[in-house]
Amino acid sequence: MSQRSVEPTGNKLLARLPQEEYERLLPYLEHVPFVLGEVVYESGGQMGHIYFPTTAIISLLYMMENGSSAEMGVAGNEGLVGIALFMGGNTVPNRAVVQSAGEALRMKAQALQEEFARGGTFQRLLLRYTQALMTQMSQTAVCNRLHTVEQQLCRWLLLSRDRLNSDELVMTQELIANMLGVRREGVTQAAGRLQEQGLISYVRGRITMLDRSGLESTVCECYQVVKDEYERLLA
Amino acid sequence: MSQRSVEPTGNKLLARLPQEEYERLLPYLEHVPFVLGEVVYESGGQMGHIYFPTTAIISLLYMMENGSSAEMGVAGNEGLVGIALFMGGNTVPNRAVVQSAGEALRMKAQALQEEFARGGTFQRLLLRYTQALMTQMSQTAVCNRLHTVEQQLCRWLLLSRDRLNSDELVMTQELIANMLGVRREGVTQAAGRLQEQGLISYVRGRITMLDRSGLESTVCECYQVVKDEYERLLA
DNA sequence: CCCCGTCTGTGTTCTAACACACATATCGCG
DNA sequence: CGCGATATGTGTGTTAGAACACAGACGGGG
Repeated sequence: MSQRSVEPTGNKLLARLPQEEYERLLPYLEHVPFVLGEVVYESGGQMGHIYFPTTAIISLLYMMENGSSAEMGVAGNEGLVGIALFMGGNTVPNRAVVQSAGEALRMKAQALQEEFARGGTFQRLLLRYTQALMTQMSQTAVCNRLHTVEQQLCRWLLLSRDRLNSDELVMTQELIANMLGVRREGVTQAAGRLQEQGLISYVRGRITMLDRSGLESTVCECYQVVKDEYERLLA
Repeated sequence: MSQRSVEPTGNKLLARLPQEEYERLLPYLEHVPFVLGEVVYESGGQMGHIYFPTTAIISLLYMMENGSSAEMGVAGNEGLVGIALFMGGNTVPNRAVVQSAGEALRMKAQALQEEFARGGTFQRLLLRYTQALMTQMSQTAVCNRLHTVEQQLCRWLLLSRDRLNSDELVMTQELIANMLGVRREGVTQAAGRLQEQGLISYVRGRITMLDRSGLESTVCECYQVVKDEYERLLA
C-alpha cells in the first residue's frame, strides 16, 4: 500500500500493473482535478496526455454538425481516456467531457508511448481495455437502434453508478438528454416513470438511485453484456 | 509485384507492410473462399484464425436475445476480421457474417500473435485499423440514434460500394433490414424512394448503384466521417 | 424575502417507423 | 408451362419520440 503513494482510491487499470512497471510509471503520473462539464479533449484535437480517472467520470461524445450530440462510451476508474495515443491515430473524432467531477491521473503522451512500446503488462492491459470499450460502443449502437429511452436511461444510470462510489449523481435532465441523444422532455418522462416506481429520486440536478436491483430489472440486456465483457477482459 | 504472389487483388493492410515483414508472413497466409451468409465467427466463440478479406465483405452483427440483430461494423479488403486475437480478449460478443461472397487470406492465431508481439509495422497497422473500426462503430451508434432509415441505407450502400469492385451487390431487402436493425418493409420503402430518384435499381436480391454522387448527397454526415478517418489512419 | 435564472413537468400536434396482413412479382425447377 | 419458394410492394392502424409552447417549482444572490 504505502509503496503506491499515488493510489488511495486509484485507477483499477494502474492497480493491476506489476510492481516493477508501476514504479517505472510513477514518476510520470500526476493528479489533475476536473469539474463537471470540463472538456478533456476536443474532437480531432491533439492530445498531450492520457488520463486514468480515479474519481472522475468522463463521457465520449460525438457532436453532430447540427449541434446535437450522443454519447458513445464512458470511462471511470476502470479505464482511461486517450486511446488514440497508443492506437496510433493521435486524435479521435469525438469530444471527451467530464460527466462527474473528480480527479484523474495523467501521463504525458511520450512517456505513455515509450512504456506501451515495451510490450509488457501495460500494453496488454491497455489493449484489453480498448477491446472492452469497443464492446461498449457497439452495444450503444444496438441499444440506440432497438431500445426505449427508459431502458437506455436505466443503462446510463447503472453504468454511471458502477463508476461512482455513491448513489447520488449531479446531473440535469438536459445533460442526460445530450448524452443519450434524445430530447430533454423524453428524459423527464422516462425519469418520471422510474421515480413513480420508486427506483430513483430526482430533484433539480441531483439524482439518487434508490433501488439498484429494480433498475437492473428494467434495463435492457445491453447493460449486462457490457458489464460482463469488462469483467471478463479486465478481471 | 511478382514477389507478392498471394496478392493480385489483395488486402490493403497486408499490401502496406514492408517487404521484409510481408515475406515473413507469407508462409502463414492461405486463401479461403466464403459464400454469402456464411458465419465466420460465432458470438463469443473461439477464433482459430484472423481473416484479411481480399474480395469478400464481412459484417459484424450483434444478435439480440429476442432474435433481432444489428450491424456494428463491416470489413472488406481495407481491413481484417478477428481483432480480439491481438487485442487480447480472444473472443468478442458479436457474430461475423459474410455480406458479400468472395475470398480472404487467413492466418493462424498463434502466428498472428507472434508477429504482433514483434511490435513492427504489422502491429502499428493493426492498431490503427482497430482505431478506424472504433470510429465506424461509434458513428453507427450515432447514426442509429439520429438519422432516418433512408440515410442509413445510403450509408450502408456506400460503405459496401467502397469495399467492392462493382456497382452491383447481391443482397435481399430482408438481409439489409437485419443489418440495419430495421423492418424489411422499412427497407422496401427507403429503397423505393432511392429508386424513384434514379440513384439505385433494385431487382429481386440484386441491387445496382446507378448514381454514386446522388447517394452521397442523400447520405448523412456519418459516411464521410468514417471514410475520412479510414483514410487518415490507413493512408 | 424577493426575484430571476435554471430546472422540471405537461400539454398538443406531427411524423417516422413498427406491427400485422396480404397482394403481387419473379425465379428456378420438375 | 405451371407451381412453389422467395422477394417485393402496399395498406391500415398504432406508437415512440420529436417539435414547440408554456406553466410551475426551486434556489441562490441581492
